[in-house]
Amino acid sequence: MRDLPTSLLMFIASRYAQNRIFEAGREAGLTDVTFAQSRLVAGIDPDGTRLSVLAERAQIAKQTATALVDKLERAGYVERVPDPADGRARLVRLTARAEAALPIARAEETRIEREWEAHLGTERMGQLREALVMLREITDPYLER
Amino acid sequence: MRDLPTSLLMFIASRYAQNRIFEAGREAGLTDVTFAQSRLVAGIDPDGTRLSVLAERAQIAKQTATALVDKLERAGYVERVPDPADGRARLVRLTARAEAALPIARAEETRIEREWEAHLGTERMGQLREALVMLREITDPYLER
DNA sequence: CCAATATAGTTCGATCGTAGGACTACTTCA
DNA sequence: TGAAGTAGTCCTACGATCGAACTATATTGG
Repeated sequence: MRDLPTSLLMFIASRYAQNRIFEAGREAGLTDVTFAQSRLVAGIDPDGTRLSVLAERAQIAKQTATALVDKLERAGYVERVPDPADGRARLVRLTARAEAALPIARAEETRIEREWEAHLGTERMGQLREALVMLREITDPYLER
Repeated sequence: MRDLPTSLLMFIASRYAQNRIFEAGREAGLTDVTFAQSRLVAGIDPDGTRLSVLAERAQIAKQTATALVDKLERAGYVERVPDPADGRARLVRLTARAEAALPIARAEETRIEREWEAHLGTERMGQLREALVMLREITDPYLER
């Protein structure tokens, strides 16, 4: 077995988790939400978030975010409301339907973390998280989140 | 700052590395290779690899792999040769042009690893790698690689 | 040996994700 | 108030993705 780059090892594990979460959603009936869409949804704050902020958080262009929100809106997961603070802007907000779906993803996330901790042991899992949090300081372009 | 899921922390760091490597390639003149294509290329063995194996390694459908190889072939990075062991199959092989480009990616990879180690310290970097390698045991569907 | 079945790869067609450029509406600031 | 900046959208184009159907070759049971 070759010595894989650290970043590739991270990619393997994170893709695994993404697939699991995605699959859990689908089994719960969320057949019409794609991965890119769910990544955008993950960036929506409780009180709604501007489209340009969502684009920034997901690291995609505004036009892409517009397209994704269009589809999410048509499927009934988000709505666009005027931003009272700025007439040009609109806030993207989760609908009740989306709020109902979120716990599914969170539960699967928790399940995965527990499995990982069981495999690594509490100490190693803690070290893993510590290192990843530190790494974020030099790899995340949007730390303000 | 919220407590992000471990898998998301991994995603952030691995995406950063991917972007860096991709950018390094582009600065070195590899303007015509996309990210999906390079992920496919990464799965090619020195003696050539069957398309279906590449698809499996990259976790994409055969049709997708066909399309990617088509583009890579047109750009002169890979070639298809008959598989002497099976008349139905063909081996996808790197061309000299691709072989010449590989060191660029590897060098950037090495640079990133060094930066991470400098930020985390040798011990924590070692712990990070150890945990990730262990995690691979339960998250990588293609460990035989 | 051959017919049935399986496998490797391709083609077709559809959909999603992505972004550059140009545009409209609104805001900010000198 | 007018010029410059910003939020979001529309148009257009292309890459990635895959289900379904197809061709060519291989394998296998009788």
